[in-house]
Amino acid sequence: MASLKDISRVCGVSVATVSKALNGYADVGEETRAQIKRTAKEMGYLPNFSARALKTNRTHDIGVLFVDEAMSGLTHDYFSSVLDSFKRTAEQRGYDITFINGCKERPGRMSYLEHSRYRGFDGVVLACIDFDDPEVSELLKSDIPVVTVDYLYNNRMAVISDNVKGMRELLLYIHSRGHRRIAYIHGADSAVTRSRLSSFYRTAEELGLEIPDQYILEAAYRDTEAAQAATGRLLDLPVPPTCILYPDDFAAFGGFNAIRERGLSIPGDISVAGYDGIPAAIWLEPRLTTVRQDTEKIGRASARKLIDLIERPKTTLIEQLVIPGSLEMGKTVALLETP
Amino acid sequence: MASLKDISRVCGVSVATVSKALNGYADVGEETRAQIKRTAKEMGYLPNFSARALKTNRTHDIGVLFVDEAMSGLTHDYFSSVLDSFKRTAEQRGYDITFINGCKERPGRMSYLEHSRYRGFDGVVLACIDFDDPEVSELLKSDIPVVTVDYLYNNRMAVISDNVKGMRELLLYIHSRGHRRIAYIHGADSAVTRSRLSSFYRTAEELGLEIPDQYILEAAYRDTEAAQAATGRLLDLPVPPTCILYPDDFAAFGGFNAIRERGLSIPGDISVAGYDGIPAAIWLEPRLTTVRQDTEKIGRASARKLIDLIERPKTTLIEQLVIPGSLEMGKTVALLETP
DNA sequence: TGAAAACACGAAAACGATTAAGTGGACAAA
DNA sequence: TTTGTCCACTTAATCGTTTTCGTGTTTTCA
Repeated sequence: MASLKDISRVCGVSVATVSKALNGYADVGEETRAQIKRTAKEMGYLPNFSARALKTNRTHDIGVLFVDEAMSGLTHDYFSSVLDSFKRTAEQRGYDITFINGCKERPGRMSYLEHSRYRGFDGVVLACIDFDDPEVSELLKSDIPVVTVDYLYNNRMAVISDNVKGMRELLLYIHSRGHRRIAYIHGADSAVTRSRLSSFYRTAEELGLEIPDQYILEAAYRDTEAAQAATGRLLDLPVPPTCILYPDDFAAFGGFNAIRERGLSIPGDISVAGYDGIPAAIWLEPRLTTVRQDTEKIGRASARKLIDLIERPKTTLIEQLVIPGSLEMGKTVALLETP
Repeated sequence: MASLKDISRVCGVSVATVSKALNGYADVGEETRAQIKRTAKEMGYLPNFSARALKTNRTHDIGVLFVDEAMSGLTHDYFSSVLDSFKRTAEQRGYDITFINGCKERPGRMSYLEHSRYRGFDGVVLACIDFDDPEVSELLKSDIPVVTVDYLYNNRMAVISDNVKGMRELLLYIHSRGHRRIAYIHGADSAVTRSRLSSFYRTAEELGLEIPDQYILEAAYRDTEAAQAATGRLLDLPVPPTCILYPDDFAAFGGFNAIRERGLSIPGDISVAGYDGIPAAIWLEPRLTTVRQDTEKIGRASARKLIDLIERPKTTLIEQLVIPGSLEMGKTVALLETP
């Protein structure tokens, strides 16, 4: 690989001049610069990332940690969709994206923070279920620019899907369709779960809805089996709900199974709603009522904010961006006669 | 950040000794090594990736280019699933993963090869629809270790989903269920499409099946609308097929729509088959018959082979690994009375 | 006892870039 | 003529490692 030195030799100037010519510094003569640029091209010169990073302490590389319960954020529709959008904007602004090593089994591995320091990431973006992981907190407390997705931390930039509004609108809609006995199978404990759950309770209270404890169950996200089992328990109740909310669209499918297994129809006998609005949700028959999260915007906003934070730390406002989703009225919530 | 120099100062030895002590070289005294390791830990020492890479010309970083038609491999179930498995194995073996910048609009951007050289990737993995892209060929022709997914190039390592066997088994199955008029809506032209298509034709010939030209249509991958339209055209034929194959599970859903729009039933009136076996395929009612590709194995094999290639270039066999999928017999292919 | 071998460590040169500070010449203003 | 200001470069230090080649000390063994 041709280096600055090679070019300097050929052009008969010093390395410094070559570097400056290529980087657009002012104190280089016009014809010298032209010649240098020409020979650089001819020799197929490419700067050396490591040398540059070593000297400047900047990598233009962003570390991403997208981890779900199964330690694989990539097959997770919501995460991968956010990541895709994040990647797109970051690349547009000249940043590369490297995964923070998520493999916890490796002997002698580095912690998330160590890895980030080692690689010299200019900033990191975090999206994971388990923000209680001590390694994650360590990273959050560090001096590396961070933006979190769907989690709020002390003095950190956060981009958050509006679960409060989403859940509220969903519940208002269901209530407006005449439902009064509404059950909620929520996901495993996490910031997202907590905000949806509290919004659920608050909205219910506001509406004067009575939510018996048996109507609130837990089933892991994206676990159709667990959702199916939980649904079974709800249906076996002396007074079963008329509508059931699920942790996500995937889990809702488990509900479909349980309901149909009992010979009941959707939404004729039981109404159903999901959360996420993943593309495949259109496959369900009848079309699933759900809340679509704006992954495109969430990813874009995270990238923008993180890069702003990296490039203009002083003037960038640390804030919480709350990105609204949208209610997708499918066909799974029946219109009930008011009782 | 503490550096080797800092440690050397504290321990009263030279940087060279510190480096060697930390890297397990033999010519360091026992107690010296112990002391060095201890103070390194105390000072929170972390090696500097860039310095190391600069000196050794090794990054332990793998570049990935996963690009589909829409330039976003991440939201693509098949790709993201392969990538997830790839990432997992690579991380286990101590490699990081960085995306090769796919944004083609940026002024002054680097080509895939340039970017890979710039970043000093130890190897790259390529999975994309458009292997005809000159930038991709440039990368393929370079001296960087490469493994391609679902594409065969001259003297390069390739890991390939067995589309020939997959399509063959699918067609044999459909034929065994009594179908004789079988249509195939295939995806846009690519290596994958070509191998499925040729396997389709060969198997049909072997079975003595007559495939009229009107039975072969094209619709982009994962494009439900296009598939729906194509299906419409097939159904409007004077002698419509009894079974339709789709580019993938997503497209198959477009088929569902078109068929039901006409008041026909699946598989009562028309049989349907997809390809991929994505998780959400279980949502379709009736359960989709499809070919599940073994993304887990494809990702794992690619990573292993690439790393072998990086670490032992001489002894690693360049080969084509063909990973079989499995036929998922759903309920969408009817058993016909033999005519 | 003396030579050879083993051991523990250090000096120094890279790797390829960036950048502050310095240098010498041309030219203009005083 | 002197002084000063640009201009277009160069010098040289530096980032943090790795690694080759010494070098001085100790041990081994004939």
